[in-house]
Amino acid sequence: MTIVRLGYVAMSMELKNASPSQTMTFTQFQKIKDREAAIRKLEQISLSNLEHTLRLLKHNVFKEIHFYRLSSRLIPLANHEELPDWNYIKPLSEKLIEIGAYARKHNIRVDFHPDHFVVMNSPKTEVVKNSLKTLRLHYLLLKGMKIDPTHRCVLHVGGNYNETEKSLEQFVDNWMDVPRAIQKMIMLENDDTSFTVDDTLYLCEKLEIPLVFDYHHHLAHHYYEKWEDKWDRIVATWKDSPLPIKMHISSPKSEKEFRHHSDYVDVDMFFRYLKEIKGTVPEIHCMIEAKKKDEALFKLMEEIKHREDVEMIDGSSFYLK
DNA sequence: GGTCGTCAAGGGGTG
DNA sequence: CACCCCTTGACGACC
Repeated sequence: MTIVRLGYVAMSMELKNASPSQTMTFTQFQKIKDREAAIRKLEQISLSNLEHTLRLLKHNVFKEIHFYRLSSRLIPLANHEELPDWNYIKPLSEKLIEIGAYARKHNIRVDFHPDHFVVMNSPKTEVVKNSLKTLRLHYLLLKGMKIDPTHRCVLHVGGNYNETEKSLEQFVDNWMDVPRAIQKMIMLENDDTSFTVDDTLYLCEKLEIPLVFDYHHHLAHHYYEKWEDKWDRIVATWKDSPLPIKMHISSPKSEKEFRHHSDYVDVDMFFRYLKEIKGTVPEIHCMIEAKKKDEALFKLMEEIKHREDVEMIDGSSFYLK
């Protein structure tokens, strides 16, 4: 028997006026003559993003959802090179503590997925430096929430540069210069164009990083690999983690636009996968990456609650019998 | 109140 | 090497 718990990404289709990703571009920032006023505006937006995050967590509790991906755009321009003197954490510290306390109290697993401009295997030192800056932001946010940062931040391997082996070794080289505290925060995910499960496993096993299996990416980019043969090794990358194994689940938009995320998750596709892993792990958390966000989660739960091979636990989790 | 262009980033792909 | 596309949500301008 396996417990399956579902989560969703960043924003809710139900909760109105609650974007955790409001922003200000550098172009807009520069148009404000008074630099101090512009920074205060950034702080206002950030605080609003955090307040919306807290509202989303409360919405999650009401809907019995215990897995949530925080927005990686909580603080606009936090890493901008023109704002090195801005202590963006300080004015937010109270709200961060409140968010962290709420998540802990209600047992909500939170994590991050910075966008694909974080490229840890880039041959360009500037790119790696900026990537580290972004990771540091994520680390400070988690620390500010008083949440253990271990395995809270999922990344792609990075660029392939038409040389898979070389680009994997570049990752290893660059990894050696990453501070230990940041290293421990990272998980790696197989992607849909550059690095297969096999490629990603190579890094995860060598560097002791948990692998987040993305089923949709695998279907889009696997050559002749069968994920089923590697499942035990994927599970093993989580053996020292304080958190249960997690994965990503989404469905192709169409045959033609296979890589794009569909509005909802195809229940048959999901269960073809679950059938294979049943009993291999006591618990698995599945992050739903669908255009319709939490609405996709609710729809999926509606579709599976009548199945004979499941027993419902709450609004977002069930036993797989 | 819809629709379109803009903003940011790095990689990927084309010519 | 030049160029445009990918992706994402927000947001402003426009009718």
